[in-house]
Amino acid sequence: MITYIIVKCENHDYAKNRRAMSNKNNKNKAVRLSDVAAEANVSVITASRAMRAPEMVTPETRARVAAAVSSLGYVPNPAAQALASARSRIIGVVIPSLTNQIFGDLLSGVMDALEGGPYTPQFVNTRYRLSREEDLLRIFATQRPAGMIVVGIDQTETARNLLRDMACPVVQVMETGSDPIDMIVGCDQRAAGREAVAHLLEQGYRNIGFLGARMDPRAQRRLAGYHDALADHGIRADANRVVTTPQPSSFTIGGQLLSDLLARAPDTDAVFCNNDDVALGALFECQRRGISVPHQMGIVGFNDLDVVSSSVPTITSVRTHRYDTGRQAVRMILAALAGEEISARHIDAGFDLMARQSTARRGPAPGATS
Amino acid sequence: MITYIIVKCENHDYAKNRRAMSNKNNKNKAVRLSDVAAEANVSVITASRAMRAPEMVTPETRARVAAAVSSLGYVPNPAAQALASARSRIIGVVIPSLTNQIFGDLLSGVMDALEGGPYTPQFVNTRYRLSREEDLLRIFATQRPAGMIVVGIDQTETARNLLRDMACPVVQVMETGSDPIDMIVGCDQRAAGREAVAHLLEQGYRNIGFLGARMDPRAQRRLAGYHDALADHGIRADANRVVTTPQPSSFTIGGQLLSDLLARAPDTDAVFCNNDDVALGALFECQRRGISVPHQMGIVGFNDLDVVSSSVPTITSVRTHRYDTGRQAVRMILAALAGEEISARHIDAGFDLMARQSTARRGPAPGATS
DNA sequence: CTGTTAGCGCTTTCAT
DNA sequence: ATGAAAGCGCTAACAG
Repeated sequence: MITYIIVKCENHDYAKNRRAMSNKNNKNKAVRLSDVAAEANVSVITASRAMRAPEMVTPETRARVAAAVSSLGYVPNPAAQALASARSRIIGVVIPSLTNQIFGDLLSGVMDALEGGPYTPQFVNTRYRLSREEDLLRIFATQRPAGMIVVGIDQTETARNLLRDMACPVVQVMETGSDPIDMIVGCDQRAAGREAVAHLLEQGYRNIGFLGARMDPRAQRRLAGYHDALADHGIRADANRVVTTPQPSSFTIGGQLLSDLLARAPDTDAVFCNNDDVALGALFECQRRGISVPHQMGIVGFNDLDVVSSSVPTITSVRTHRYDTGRQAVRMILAALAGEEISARHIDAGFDLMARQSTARRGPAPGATS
Repeated sequence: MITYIIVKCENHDYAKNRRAMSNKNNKNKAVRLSDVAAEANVSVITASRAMRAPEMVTPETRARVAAAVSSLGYVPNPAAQALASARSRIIGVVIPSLTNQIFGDLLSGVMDALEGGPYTPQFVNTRYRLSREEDLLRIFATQRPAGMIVVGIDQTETARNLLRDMACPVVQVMETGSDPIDMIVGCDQRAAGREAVAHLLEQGYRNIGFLGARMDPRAQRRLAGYHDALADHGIRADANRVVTTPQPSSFTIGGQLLSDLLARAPDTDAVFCNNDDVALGALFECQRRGISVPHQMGIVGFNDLDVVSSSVPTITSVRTHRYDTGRQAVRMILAALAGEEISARHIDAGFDLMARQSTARRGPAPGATS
């Protein structure tokens, strides 16, 4: 299917270019702190202090250094800084996947909050494997990161120790929990699942199923919330109505899961889906089968991606604040690095049930707008 | 909407922890190359060579060093390596956005291809701003990256010079072009747009519109391809049928764009959409208005996201190989760094028109599976 | 408030 | 094939 067409061939020698550049009148030689110091007529350490701790030098020297910095176009060498101080400016971010939109949202929040500051995020991908998470943390440890952000609370004991040994602020994100490594921001996945299913019960649905792909720890907690809600209403859970797969979630898999569910329990009248991908896939499957949503089948998704508020019908979902969680995690780390008193080490970012047409069995359907 | 609940308050002193650790019997002190050398009874430089250039030392010393490395658990310090060699192990990746799924796919390919090797990707986000791209490249320059991957071919001249001055392999991705900075892998966006619209013409549609959100350079080229195809068939383009917005693309905006188009040109019988988000949004809008797809309206998307092959009807789209492009870009960089002869500096990753139900006006509709 | 002196852990260069 | 010496550019620790 993929075709590679060779259009042009010619080889470069990067090392040669580099050499050529260095020889050419030092033209491309990096400006060092000592150059700035010479220009400003101060010692190297004074120049350094003028930038890192302005209040420790006189305003006059500060200005001279600033002038030298901008006239020479000085930019510090991060490798030298890291080596000398045994601390890098890197904020490590450990996520389980990049192909899921929700992690993109989280990363956007992290990036935006870090923008303009001296710290740089570095993302790694565990692919949902705990052993890989440990390996990645060991690599991060050698970098002496300024801070760490990790998804979830299900790290192995080894991973927790690695994080603690980094002796830097650590924020766990996307969940809440009573025993965080250091700080935590996210939402209570189980409570959110419970509320989603409670909503279906309020709407009069009774034979409620659960569709789950991937079934990572957060999906497991949402499933626990599903059982909580049924128990709250004195409904006995039917194992046939819980259909899961270890495969990654996708729109396509949502349709398959619904088919499986209907084969096992044809009288199912509503489904709580692991996430919006699955929910939309389930909606499409209903359309294919001529099952009317919300009348014959109620559907609730999770995450409130943009797509569920524009589909026909719009899909009820639980909004989670992923972008904001990313920003908040960074703010917590920056505050800790600045030595500020951290008032909130454990933040519940909350969630919001967005009731829409896909569950509006009784009463007038909410409008198409979220 | 968002609630922050303070659950627990207590402050840590990371610096104190760090100090405590260092004092405790050197327990947590990093293993250095000199420790390995001492253990293996060789000089520091020999130990270094045993790892970086095994063929330069006797197999016997190589084995001794290897034993020392694993018994001590040595991991090199990247900051020291970067400082001494004036080269980091960082591969810089400059993308315009993280909230668009297609860049997530690209990053996945990059990450996967880099996995296990000594190089680390570092992602930055320009938010589609050329000035920000320049700033980010200046920051990368101080890191002496091992390689660079940048999206697109529309860098400013300043940005191109910054990239050249890094004297490292540079790969432009997602497009083709005759004047790349160094290497390039991607597809011909204009040709892809042309083929998409040619397909609509073949299916008998004549009043074909274009819906575009964001309108970044790649979207502009796809629009050029739209005009190409119309010209090929001797159809005069109608400016009223080209509806675009600078807003970011989303499912919701797709519906709005279609509404705008129908207000301006009610006799439109098909749309080529900038991307699949817009296409699906347009499909939903058709469903809301009772417009039958593909009979009254043909729809073609772009990128072939998972969702368009499971929707009802399934949506015709142009598959682009984003994950593979990311892998390929990394392979090109690694080959260049290894000093290999690069046979293909310009790779066309191609595209595939995936004809589906949303354009099956004549003949039997293709099945729901892609 | 400012300066001096030592490194950080590795690679480079030049010897042997 | 191996080694000794000299930094890379910055910051920490201590003096003044």
